[in-house]
Amino acid sequence: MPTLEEIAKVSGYSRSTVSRVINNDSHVSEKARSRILKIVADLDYQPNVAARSLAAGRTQVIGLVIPTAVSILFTDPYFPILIKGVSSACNQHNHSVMLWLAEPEFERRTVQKVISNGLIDGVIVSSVILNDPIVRSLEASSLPFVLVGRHPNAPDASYVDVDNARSAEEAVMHLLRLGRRRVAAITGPLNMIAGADRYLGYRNALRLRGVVEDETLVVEGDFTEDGGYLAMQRLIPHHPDAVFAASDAMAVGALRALRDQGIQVPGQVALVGFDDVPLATHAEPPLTTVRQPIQQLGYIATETLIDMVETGDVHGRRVILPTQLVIRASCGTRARY
Amino acid sequence: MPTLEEIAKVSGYSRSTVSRVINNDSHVSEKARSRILKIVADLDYQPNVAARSLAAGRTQVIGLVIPTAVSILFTDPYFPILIKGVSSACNQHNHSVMLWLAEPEFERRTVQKVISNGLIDGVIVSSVILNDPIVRSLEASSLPFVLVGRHPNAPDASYVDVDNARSAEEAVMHLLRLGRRRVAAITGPLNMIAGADRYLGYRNALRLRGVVEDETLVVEGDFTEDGGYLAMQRLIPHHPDAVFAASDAMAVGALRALRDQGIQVPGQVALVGFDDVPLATHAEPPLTTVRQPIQQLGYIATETLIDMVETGDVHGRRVILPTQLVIRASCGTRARY
DNA sequence: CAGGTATCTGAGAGCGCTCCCATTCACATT
DNA sequence: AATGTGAATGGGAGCGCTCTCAGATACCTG
Repeated sequence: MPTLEEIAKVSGYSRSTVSRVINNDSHVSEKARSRILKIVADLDYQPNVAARSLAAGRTQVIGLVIPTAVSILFTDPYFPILIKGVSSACNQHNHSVMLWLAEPEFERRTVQKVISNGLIDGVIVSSVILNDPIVRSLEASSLPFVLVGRHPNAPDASYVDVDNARSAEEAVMHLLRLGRRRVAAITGPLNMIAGADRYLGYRNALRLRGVVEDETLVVEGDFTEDGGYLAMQRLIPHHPDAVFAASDAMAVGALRALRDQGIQVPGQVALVGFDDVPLATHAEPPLTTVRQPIQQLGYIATETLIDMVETGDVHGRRVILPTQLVIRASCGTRARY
Repeated sequence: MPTLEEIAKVSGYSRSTVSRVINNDSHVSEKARSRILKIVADLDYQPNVAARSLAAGRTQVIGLVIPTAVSILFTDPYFPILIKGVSSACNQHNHSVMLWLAEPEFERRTVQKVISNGLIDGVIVSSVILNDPIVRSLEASSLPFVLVGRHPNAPDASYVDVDNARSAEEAVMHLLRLGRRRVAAITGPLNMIAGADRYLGYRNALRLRGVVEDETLVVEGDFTEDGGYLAMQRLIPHHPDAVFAASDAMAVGALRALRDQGIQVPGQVALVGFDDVPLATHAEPPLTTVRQPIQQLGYIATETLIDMVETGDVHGRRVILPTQLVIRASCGTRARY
């Protein structure tokens, strides 16, 4: 593995000049640049990231943290897709990703490591729990970071998100417009902002249509399929005629619970999910759901972070991406009873 | 962020002694060790990985590469689970993971970067295509690596795998023993060793039972659900009474195709998958499948790699983990026509 | 053609750590 | 008391790079 020094020796230029070429500094003659670039290509030279990191304080590496409780959900297709978005942006911008799935027993150490190992230029944190200490630690550190999903307790933090409340409201509104009266909700964990916001949207829709909220029609889920199944089992005795599930995984679980009870979807109960992961298309019946651009969320979070690092401009940035209600069979067209 | 130097100053010991404590070197007095450890804890000191890397040539970081064609399958639950295993082993051993999803257009650069950025101690490569140049590049480099899934063209490489051929054979054997005669196969990509081996197992089972292979009953899939759907559509005209799908995702796709045609499972067609991802349990009917310990595969690959790095003993190691045929409803009990 | 200016280049320090080697010290041995 | 031994410690070099600063060269201007 050649070093800068060797490239310098072979090219006849100094280490400094070679370094300038590598880093695309403009103060280099065309002659030197092309000569050095050729040698770099010939010898397959790759700068040593560790050395660069030490000397310059930048590494072209970003961290992606998926905290504690959430890593349990890792079989939810949401995360692979998010990761893909992050990775894709990194490839595009010639960066690399370090991935941390924080397991509870290593959490404190993980956070410390992420922040102060000197290896990463910044970090993306996804799906934090509302009172998760990681955000405070991050704020206290000087490491640039971007959240995927807003965080009300961190008003200055940068984030990329969708308008969860508005999207949920729209979905529930759709059920109400179709004539459903007893619309239940299987919420996400209410200590996650996405869970809380989607629940808020559900309530807003009811209020807008003058429907009084019935507490027996709201069950907190955990975003997983099994959680959706259990939640639906608890809802069935209260005879909802529609269900808004705050994730597709939970909607599919609910679907299973309904089928097990011989309840027809959408005939007796209309169902709407959230996310539009591939699962939703393949469900039987296909799921009406709110499409959120998960991969793009990851991509844009990454680009935002890289820009923050490069410009040094770390002020809070917010990006809200649009969602779309995708209407398939599971919500039916008109109530039938 | 405190440095070694600062810990040294505060503790009254030298940089060297502090370094020894940090690295668990035995030549340190108990007094020095405890005193220094206390200060380290108080100041929340974390060694700078970049500096350590430069000085020692080790980083406690490993790479995880999911190559080209495969990253398309990233919604397959296989990869998240594998990643979780890798990440978990890393947490346990105080390492970190760098993740590369090689996208076609960045492939060459990615491989170069992985090998020579000096940032990682070793790399785990999953699901390589048979003629993928990455393995040759890795062999030519001095970077320790472990494959998840054996690679016949790299006889000296270390790998962790299951016995795909034997497991597939067992699954198909089960179908034959239940009296099925026209057992079809939806294979994985045959340029991936797992795809080829499982197909081999299918053929072995037929041969052992004296069944002549019928080419019209074999369709190559791509491990995805949609691929399984399409493959099944092509098989239906040839009237199989059983199907061995080389992945659960494909099995679920096949199930959907069968349902769309009104064909009963397992009544008319018995179905067996491979992997035992959560999907399999939730399918309707639940899928009989070969359970492979995906998370453990990742975990053990990681431990193997870390051991190779630490001991410097890079000779080829092979670990074969056991599988288990999990019998659920989709294979039926006796053929009914 | 002297002086100024812009452009390109090289030398040197130093990022935070590890590792080799030399030194010190306590203790056992003669 | 002199010597040997081993363990504990400190000093210094250097890993490969970037960045500041100063020097060299070329070019312009009056």
